[in-house]
Amino acid sequence: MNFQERKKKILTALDDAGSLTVFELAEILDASPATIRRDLGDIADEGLLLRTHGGAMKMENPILTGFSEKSGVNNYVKERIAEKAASYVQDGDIIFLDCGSTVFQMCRFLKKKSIRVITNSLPILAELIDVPSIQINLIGGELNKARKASHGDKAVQHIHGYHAHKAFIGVDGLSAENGLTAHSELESTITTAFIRNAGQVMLLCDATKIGRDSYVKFAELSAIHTLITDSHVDSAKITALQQSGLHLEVVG
Amino acid sequence: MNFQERKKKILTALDDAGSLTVFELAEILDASPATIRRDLGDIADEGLLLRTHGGAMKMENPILTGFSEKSGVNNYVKERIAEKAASYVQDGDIIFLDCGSTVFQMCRFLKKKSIRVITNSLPILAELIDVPSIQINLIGGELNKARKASHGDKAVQHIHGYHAHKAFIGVDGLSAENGLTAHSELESTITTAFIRNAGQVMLLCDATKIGRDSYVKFAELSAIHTLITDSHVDSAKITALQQSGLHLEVVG
DNA sequence: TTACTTTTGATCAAATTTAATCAAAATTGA
DNA sequence: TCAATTTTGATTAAATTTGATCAAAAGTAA
Repeated sequence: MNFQERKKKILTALDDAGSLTVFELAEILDASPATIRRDLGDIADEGLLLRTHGGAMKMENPILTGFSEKSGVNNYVKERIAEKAASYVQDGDIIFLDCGSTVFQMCRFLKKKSIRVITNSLPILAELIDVPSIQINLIGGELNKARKASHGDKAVQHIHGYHAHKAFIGVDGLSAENGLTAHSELESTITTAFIRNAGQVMLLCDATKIGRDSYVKFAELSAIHTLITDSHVDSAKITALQQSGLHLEVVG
Repeated sequence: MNFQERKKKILTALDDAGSLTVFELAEILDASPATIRRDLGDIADEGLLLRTHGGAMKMENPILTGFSEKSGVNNYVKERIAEKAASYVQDGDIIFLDCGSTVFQMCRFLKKKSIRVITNSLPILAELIDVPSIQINLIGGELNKARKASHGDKAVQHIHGYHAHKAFIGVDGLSAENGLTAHSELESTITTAFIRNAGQVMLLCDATKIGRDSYVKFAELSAIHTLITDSHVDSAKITALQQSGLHLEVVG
């Protein structure tokens, strides 16, 4: 096994366990402690983990990681939500795809469809560019390097130039009282534009975000046609949401 | 079996297995390890896989991490042209970057500058996205998967929304008689838009394209301020170009 | 603090992998 | 067809990686 493979396994193992000792890693990777130490030193230099005495801890906010490899706690749930969302997509559809991590998970389930995708997400772009049956319309604008997506006025204008059958969006918070909320203005303007120009709006949202409010309030619950979430939601919250006439789809 | 076939099989095999050793690949392709190593080196240069000691791993996000740039005959020349072109860029500049391979080579020489880049080229985007001192404005539009760039009406409209200090463009053909020519309408409309909205237009063009005419005639020579080319051009052609008042910069 | 244990980083030899070279084979173009 | 070019595979020397050893550094407990 070479360094690249070990690096990948070390990061995955750390992501699951939080922290591991050199000897635990040596066992997992079937390598000597000397090798593990060398590896941990190199990976720590890249800023992808925290070196501790005797081992390593995972970095909570790695500077630069795409969505693609994140294998965290909510991943299984996000996948199921994404799979359900993708089942709403039919051949011939024109769809908007937002730049959140749950929406990104839809990619694997979209690869066999013949559709046109309009997106501002670079990871989605990267994931779908090699699929012959999918045409991509890239939303231009200022590049947000952290989110790996474009945003700003030009991006909003671009979206207003199109109409899609369906929009698949994410939010940072959702509640019966405050509707849809986002961390930042820039995100919310993009999402608002998607909502305005789509025939049907599907919101992908794991349970942790339901009942939580974020900073910018940008749309009413009524803007959403279908909310796809997981079964970890309080029944009280579900009732509250359903009373506002929302179509709910619960997976997992 | 030739290189192209092997390349395809290597990438497919890697995509399935994640990572493979040189010897495993040699067995799969029925070729010698020496050949496999040469192939892996070439493919890794294109940015389509990750070379490891003893083998190779698949690249997770080919577009966002690397780039398949024709690493061919003219590469040294293209680099020198690109380096000269980059020397025209100053801190604070806003520049348009076209999607040709010579323009792409400018990236390495731009990384230390503080500038704003407006481009429709995904490889350029990928190359510059991690440079903190460079802000990127991505030109949206229909994605041309082969050229890895956006184009079309929306892209042209986007460009018209900006003015840049300098535009760095490529062409398929250039002659005193026919001016600038391109292979396709789609490319030419983008380049035309760059020319219209830039204070200064720099054309990067190796000797092989000078005196050659392509299909679409889209701009006069007078649209160009500086032509950067290499020393393999006929002196006759040089004279013809200079007589039309073009500022010539010859490298190599 | 001191004594004790653990972890680390450096060094080194063994094993593996690579790049360079060159002749044979295949391909190309006239 | 033949000659020229390119590609391939074998052979090497050079470079890289690995695991073991051991002194120094860091942590722990009294």
